[in-house]
Amino acid sequence: MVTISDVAKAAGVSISTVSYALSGKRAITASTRTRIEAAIRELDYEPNAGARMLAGATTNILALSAPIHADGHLPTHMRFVTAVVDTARKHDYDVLLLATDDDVSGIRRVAASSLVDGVVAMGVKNHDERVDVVRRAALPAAFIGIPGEDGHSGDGVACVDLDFELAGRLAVTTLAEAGHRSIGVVGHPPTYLARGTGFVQRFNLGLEAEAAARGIRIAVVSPTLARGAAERAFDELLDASPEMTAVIFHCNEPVVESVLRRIRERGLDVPRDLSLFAACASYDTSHLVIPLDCIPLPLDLMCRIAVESALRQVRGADALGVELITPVTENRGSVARPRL
Amino acid sequence: MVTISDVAKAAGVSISTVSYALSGKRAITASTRTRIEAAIRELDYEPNAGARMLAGATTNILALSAPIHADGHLPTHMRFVTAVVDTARKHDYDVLLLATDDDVSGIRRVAASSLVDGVVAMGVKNHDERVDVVRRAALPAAFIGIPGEDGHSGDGVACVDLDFELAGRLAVTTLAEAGHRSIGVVGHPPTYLARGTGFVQRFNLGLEAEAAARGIRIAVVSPTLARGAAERAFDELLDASPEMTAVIFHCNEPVVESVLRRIRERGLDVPRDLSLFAACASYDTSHLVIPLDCIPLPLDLMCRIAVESALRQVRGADALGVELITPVTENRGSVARPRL
DNA sequence: AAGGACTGTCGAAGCGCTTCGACGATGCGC
DNA sequence: GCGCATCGTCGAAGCGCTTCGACAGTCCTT
Repeated sequence: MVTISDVAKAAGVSISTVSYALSGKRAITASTRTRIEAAIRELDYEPNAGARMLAGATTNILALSAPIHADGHLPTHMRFVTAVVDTARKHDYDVLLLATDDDVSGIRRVAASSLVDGVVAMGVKNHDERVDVVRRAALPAAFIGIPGEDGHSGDGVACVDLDFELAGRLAVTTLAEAGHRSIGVVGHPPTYLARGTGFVQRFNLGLEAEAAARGIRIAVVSPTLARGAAERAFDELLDASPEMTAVIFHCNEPVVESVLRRIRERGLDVPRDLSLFAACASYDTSHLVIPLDCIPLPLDLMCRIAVESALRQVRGADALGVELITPVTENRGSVARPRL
Repeated sequence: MVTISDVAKAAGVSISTVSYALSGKRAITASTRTRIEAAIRELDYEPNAGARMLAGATTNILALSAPIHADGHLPTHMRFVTAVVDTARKHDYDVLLLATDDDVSGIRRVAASSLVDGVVAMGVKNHDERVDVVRRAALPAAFIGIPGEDGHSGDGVACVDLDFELAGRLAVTTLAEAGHRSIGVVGHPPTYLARGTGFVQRFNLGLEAEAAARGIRIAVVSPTLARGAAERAFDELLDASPEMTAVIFHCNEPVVESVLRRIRERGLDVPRDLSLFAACASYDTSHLVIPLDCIPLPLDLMCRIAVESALRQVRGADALGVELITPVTENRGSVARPRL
């Protein structure tokens, strides 16, 4: 193992000079710096992580708390994980993945042992135990999603999320302005709500508020993930409201795909017979059998903001508070004026 | 922060006694041990990770090199990651996720800085740069997949994989013994092979050898992931060989699903008109539209073996060599004797 | 009863780094 | 040309832990 003193010897300086050259915390003469850098390259020196953690204040590791749920959508989950890792690496941070069932004890453990500088938490629930843990440990933390019963205070921790309430309004507005007066909604499985994922509530809130304000009829179904459940729910939706001219999807890709197939089977033409809109889509809607107008879930942006918020806290800023991302729509031709 | 000396003070012993009580490397009187354990619980002590790394030899962290490919199957990828994390946790190890493009430099970095004790590598290619890196760094490592051009030597590193060659034989054997004489194969996209993923080659090798030995006709298609490509490839397969009575899937779930739908559209009855067999399935074949007989990919077992091999190497064993898992078949009723 | 082999505990060294205070060298104003 | 900042570098302390050697005390063995 090559250590800082090897570098110091090779460059003919003391180890503290090497350390300062590395950290930039004190001025170093250009010529000295050059010699040190040459020695580092020559010897292929990499600072020892343990020593750095022990002596310095930081570990350059971020924990990612990513609990897996039975009803979760694995590809989306993986995209979040990858985006967090990518952003962290850009800031010279590594990511320790906490993905076993017992997430709370994992955070407690890595925090107590000073293994990580901070934590990014995915899969946030209304009543999220992790909030207490990070607050008690005074651990820099950023939540992807908004904890807290009220859905907007953030429970005193830093969090970032798409503005789902606004997204709900925007989805309705988009269809309303195209002339639709009766809209169906295919939502997430009921287990999501039961688990306390706030974004479903917030989306529904915005949806209903906007619909009420505009006097638009809304009917929501929340199919389970069982085979055929989505198609049946969709049939129900349409058959119960023959005047329905548009459907909003607020669900995962597999559900959307099976409903799209059902739409084809029923011989419906999109958008002439039925307008479709994918709200908060974590997937690419342009590759679907029927490309869909959508509000994309800005997954990369969310992860970037979360990681950077956590790192700002590591640097001492109290970057708390809720950051809401304004939803935008993308056009793929699946929304049009209803016939007649 | 509560340190080992706080615990020592509280228990009325020296810090080395606490350390030995914790590690079990020297005998400690029962009464002393009890007092120390009480103090630890009382103070909620957790050893400092940095200090432990620096003083001890190990970090209790494993790197997981999990490069993401554009054509990869995200859910499968995520299942591997989760399985590795779970197994590692069972051995009191944490997992550092290396998932950015430049995987080789990541391994080099964490190894050089002694951040991790070892590495588990997924997404192994025939000519895998990571082999050189871990060998040069003498880093304990386990590959999930078999590196090396020849497909079975393992290139001098520890690796574990399903015995894909045997799986290929087994798939053919299963269908041959049911009386099929002409079999189609829907394989992975051509980009897999181009990338140098050995398991595709090994599977095909076994497949062809067994077919040749039994005088069975084999036709392979490798559809791209483009929409409709799988269905078209399947049509081609069947139309080019009207005598074909069985199809083997060696591909990801979405491909299987679209072919299964095509099968329904064509009005084929499984298994009366066509027998189906899913080889090395990383997904649950019992939940498909048509449940499929299969050889499951023993993903959890593979990850367990890999993690444990890496940890055995950490403990000093030279647990190198190739571990092949014998494939087994599962029956779901999608294979039967061909008509006539 | 004396010697030897264990047992259980302790003190101290040292892991590789960061950072503080010290200090010679240099440049400035007067 | 003197004192005074400023600059660049150094030595040493200390981060919290593991582990080695030392050493009382205990228990056999002879």
